[in-house]
Amino acid sequence: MTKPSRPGTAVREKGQRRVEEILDVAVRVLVDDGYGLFTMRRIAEAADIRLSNLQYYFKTKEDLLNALLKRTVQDYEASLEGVAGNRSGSAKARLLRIVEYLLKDQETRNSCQIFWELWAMAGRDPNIGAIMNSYYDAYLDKIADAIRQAAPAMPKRQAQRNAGVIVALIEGASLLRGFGKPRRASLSGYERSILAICEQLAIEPDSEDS
Amino acid sequence: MTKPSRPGTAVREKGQRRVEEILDVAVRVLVDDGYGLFTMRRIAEAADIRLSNLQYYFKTKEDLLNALLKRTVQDYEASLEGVAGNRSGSAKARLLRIVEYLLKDQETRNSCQIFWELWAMAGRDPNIGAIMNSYYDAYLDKIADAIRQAAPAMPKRQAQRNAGVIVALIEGASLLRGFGKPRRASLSGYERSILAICEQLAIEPDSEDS
DNA sequence: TGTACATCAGTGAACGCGCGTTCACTGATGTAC
DNA sequence: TGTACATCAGTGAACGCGCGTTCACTGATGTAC
Repeated sequence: MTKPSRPGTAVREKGQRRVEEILDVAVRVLVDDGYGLFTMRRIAEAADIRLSNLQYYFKTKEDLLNALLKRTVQDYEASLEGVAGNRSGSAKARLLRIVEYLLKDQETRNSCQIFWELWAMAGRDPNIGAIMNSYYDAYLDKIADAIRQAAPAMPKRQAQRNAGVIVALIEGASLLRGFGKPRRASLSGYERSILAICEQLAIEPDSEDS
Repeated sequence: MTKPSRPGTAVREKGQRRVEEILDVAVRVLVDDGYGLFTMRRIAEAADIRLSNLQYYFKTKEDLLNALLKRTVQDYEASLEGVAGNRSGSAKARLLRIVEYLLKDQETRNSCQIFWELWAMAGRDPNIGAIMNSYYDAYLDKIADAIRQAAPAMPKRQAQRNAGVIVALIEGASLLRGFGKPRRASLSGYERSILAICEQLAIEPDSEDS
């Protein structure tokens, strides 16, 4: 009767590997086929296990989706931390390295599709919305930190606001230059513009402020 | 045998009104329930007509969705044109008015949900992707125009790139401050920061350029 | 080292349901004579 | 002004299908004695 209490929890090593395997496959299904085709049967087939076995690990579709999301967001937070944590170079160079990393990442199919799906889901499902909000909180914090390291004299509030600008700029840029978008001639040199703005947002306080 | 050839085309006035009514309802379903619950039956019920009558106007679900998208995007282009076309005030004030309008608009449930859905769909469906791309082309053009009016000395290329920055910034901002998002204390005064960046992107060429 | 037993991992069949689509049909409305 | 007829607008029933979920079941594996 003590079935896996938390979704996706397996006790033995084999089960744990299976859970990871299922989540890998489920992400691929979500990215390749979209949420409309994100079905238990399709995922089971892609993972080459029987539907009932999939449901042994994830009792409901919702359990699976939540586990997938949590893991995905954690992965992104971790890899962002990995880049932000690299202390080599000047503080300014470090910030630009983070932005470059994020811009590079949004050229991959995986990242774009996953986030576009997540944004849509977050707008409709409060659970997913909460996960995404906490992800963006962490994301904003890391950028604000990087800004304050580059510009120690900047008031915290302004660094936070500037981080908001950078995050919005990067995320929004995925809609114009993300995976699968046309290479717009009008935007040639766009990445350099973005980096210039980011750099500028990480230097000394301007006149205004509270 | 000459059934409505283009989807959503009705010949008589009653039919035309019906088509608009259906599209209104369909948008509401998409916004309220998401694409997962965007079904012919649900839309027919919400429109208080029979499923078969809905299918008289839109033979397939895809026809309905495409018609809905096209109309929605046209509406947004038109209302943007409406704001951008208002020639009162200085060129700089005009640009800021557009940005303020867009920021205000993204506080509404309708706009956010629709665009978040569209972004996800555009990533997966080339048809929808093409519609969205042409929408953003028009959007970018209008912003670039507004920038050049405010800063006539700015090279066209730079104005276009700056427009890209403004559009990305605004669209991305919906993820941090759009409808349903938490009011982040760390982002208080965020809108003013955004406007300041936009204003700055519409003044004279900086050192760099091609 | 062997054995009994609980739990884990995995299976197969069936359920009721909502889906998009097809089709034959009816009544309302405009138009040609 | 009346009438015949084509087309428009709208209906109801049925189809096959894939869906999430339930359930009784089997074999593999670890553990206690």
